[in-house]
Amino acid sequence: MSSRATAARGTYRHGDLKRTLLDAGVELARTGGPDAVVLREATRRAGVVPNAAYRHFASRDDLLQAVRAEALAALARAMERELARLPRGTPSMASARAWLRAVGTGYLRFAQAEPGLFRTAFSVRRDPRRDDVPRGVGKSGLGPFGLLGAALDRLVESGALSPSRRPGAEYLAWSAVHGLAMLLIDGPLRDMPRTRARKIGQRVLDMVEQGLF
Amino acid sequence: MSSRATAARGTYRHGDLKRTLLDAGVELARTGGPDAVVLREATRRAGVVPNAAYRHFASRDDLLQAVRAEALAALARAMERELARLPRGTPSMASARAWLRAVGTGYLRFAQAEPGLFRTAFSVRRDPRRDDVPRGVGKSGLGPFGLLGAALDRLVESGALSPSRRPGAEYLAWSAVHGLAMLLIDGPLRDMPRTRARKIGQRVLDMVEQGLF
DNA sequence: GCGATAATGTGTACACTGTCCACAACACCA
DNA sequence: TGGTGTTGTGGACAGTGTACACATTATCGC
Repeated sequence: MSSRATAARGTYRHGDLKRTLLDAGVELARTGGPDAVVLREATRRAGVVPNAAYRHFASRDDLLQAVRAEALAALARAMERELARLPRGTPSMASARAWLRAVGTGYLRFAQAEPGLFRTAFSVRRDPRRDDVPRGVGKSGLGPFGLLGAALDRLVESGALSPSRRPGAEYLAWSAVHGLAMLLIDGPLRDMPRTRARKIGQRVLDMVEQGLF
Repeated sequence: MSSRATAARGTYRHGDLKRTLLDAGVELARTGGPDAVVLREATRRAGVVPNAAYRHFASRDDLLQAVRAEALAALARAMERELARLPRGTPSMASARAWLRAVGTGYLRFAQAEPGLFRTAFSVRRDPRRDDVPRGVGKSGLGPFGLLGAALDRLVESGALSPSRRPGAEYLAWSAVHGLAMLLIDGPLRDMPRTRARKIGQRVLDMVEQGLF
């Protein structure tokens, strides 16, 4: 006897259920944020019974963390995409500054283009123990935070930033950009016109540059 | 016949159920963040049946928004407390700068002292329609954002900030401080030693000062 | 080739949540 | 004093995460 779910699949084995569940989870997160990634709905979309998920994820929270890693990776790729648009010139001070700006711009663009994924990427797990940070990286092998660090290193190498100011600089830059992203997504700046948001984004990046040196 | 809940209360009427539910909700938010404020648990603590909540709040989300307003008010009071520690001197440029720093410091202190309430204060409602911002204000009648605006106005009045740079300045300052708060609460800077966190906080405030002018 | 074994999906069940509906107990006012 | 509106109760339902036993299948030693 075959239920509708199994009939829709045909075979007993799914083939690649883990990947399918993850994709479904990502889709849920994209449209509804972290709270929307619900285990039963993911299995429904995979055409499988709820408990099947437990063969691949220890819990709903485990699934969410996997989705979160995926979201972080998507963010990293968005930042890399912005970096790829840069002219591949010599590592001058100006180009190092442009790197930093591109990193920030990619971050902000992603936050606005994919608010659900962005919020998921930085959602804190309900279960407070085991705070293993999900590692989501882009093509460069670096995560969002790593890309920022690399940009800052470049600034130092190019001579645009004093080495003495380097330690902890990522916290300053990240704070500013992340805070703005929050404002834009569900703070007072939500549904602000795109062009105006872009203006303020540039101003925040100005502030970071000014304040870093 | 009286159930255990009603027996614990004695009277049929509760007296001030709305307030009690709100307080219970705040307590839940304090220890577990926005996801922890669950309607049934609040009614349980109030010694009342779950449905009784619906006489005072339209839905769980409605209760959460009320708690959120309370959290915003607590944040505003924390900022005001920091302001109260300032010497009540003449409105000089230096004192105006100190105001801004105090606003930021109060913000960061609250985030670290009450992470659950802080996260609740800025939780986005699951139901995306009706984004009426809950108004939580302190003794001054201003909310957190209003207090920041007032500090910036003071900077302009004292001559420390050019009026041309005033518009939108709250977004810059708020972004930086809020982003850092997030880092400290559940980002990579979580469980960083208090003194070191304080150091970085001051550096972020430095960045804001530098970057604003 | 074949049978044991481990991996993967199913079925049933339970506790818990938010919320709807009808009803009960009370306060208050004509 | 009695009617009316407010507030709390009881029971029910759908939806969620997850534990347990069971069914089906791939894989590997023989």
